[in-house]
Amino acid sequence: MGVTITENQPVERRKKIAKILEEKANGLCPVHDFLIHFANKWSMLVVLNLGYAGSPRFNELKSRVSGISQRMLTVTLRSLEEDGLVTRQLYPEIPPRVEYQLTPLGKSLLDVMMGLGEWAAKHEAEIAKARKKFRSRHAD
Amino acid sequence: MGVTITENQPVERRKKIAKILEEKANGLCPVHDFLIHFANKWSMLVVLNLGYAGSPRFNELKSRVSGISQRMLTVTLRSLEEDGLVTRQLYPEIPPRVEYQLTPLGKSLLDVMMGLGEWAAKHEAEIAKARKKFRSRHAD
DNA sequence: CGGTATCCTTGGAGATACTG
DNA sequence: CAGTATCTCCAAGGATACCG
Repeated sequence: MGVTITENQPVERRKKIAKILEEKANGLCPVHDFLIHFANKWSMLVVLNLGYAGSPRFNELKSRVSGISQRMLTVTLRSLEEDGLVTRQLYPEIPPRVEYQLTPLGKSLLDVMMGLGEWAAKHEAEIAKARKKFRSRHAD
Repeated sequence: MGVTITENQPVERRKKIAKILEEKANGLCPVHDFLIHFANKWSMLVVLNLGYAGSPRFNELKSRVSGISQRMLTVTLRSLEEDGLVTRQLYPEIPPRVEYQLTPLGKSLLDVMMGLGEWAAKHEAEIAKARKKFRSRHAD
């Protein structure tokens, strides 16, 4: 009882981080492997918009994800599909209809993405302020 | 009372996502703005390792972040410093000693990063399996 | 030790045109 | 409608050499 819970928190945290950063057989840690496929401009935005829209069609999604090109939406969706995060449902009508949807795995990712998104929304102004300050201090 | 809590969850979720994806004055939503500075190969790994190591020196950090080059560690640290997530403490000794540390803002980001990291660690195998399956189905 | 300064390569991503 | 197919470009990032 000589150690309080608050003093234990950093220890627990370090253990968790250690597990996340532990190298696997391929020489990469889980995060690194994740980033290789996910550190890009559009994946997170597409996941969030799929979470919002439910089962949107291709062009529905395209108009929702502001600024994305047709090509990059295709590429991003294929990548998400490959990772098992998204399903692609084709209805062979004329003209064809295609609906995209998050898998259960994709929805679980959506939850942590929302955590990141909420952090970004909450601290946006603070970061902008820090940047401005940094630049004024390093301006020559 | 006609609507259960579980039926309300998607509604609440949509509200949250809507807020995250809401466009600001600069024409970007918080997530998009965040990604512009953060969707890269190293930032997340550096934040996690700073969370693990506490106040590491430059080369300490370099040896911890497996695979990073000296240049990219410098670039990444400067970017994190600019965003107010990391402090750089120089001790003017000979040879010089420099310690990096997460700011309170950086620590709050660490928490959500850990959420993402734990997700990645937990579902790594499932994703690898999905990829393999996808490739075998699309092999011609 | 903790960086800069260059040079160079690669692939992420945009623009445009075409198609089942 | 929902994509391919190309072409192109630029910047992220790696390699190497030098420096206070």
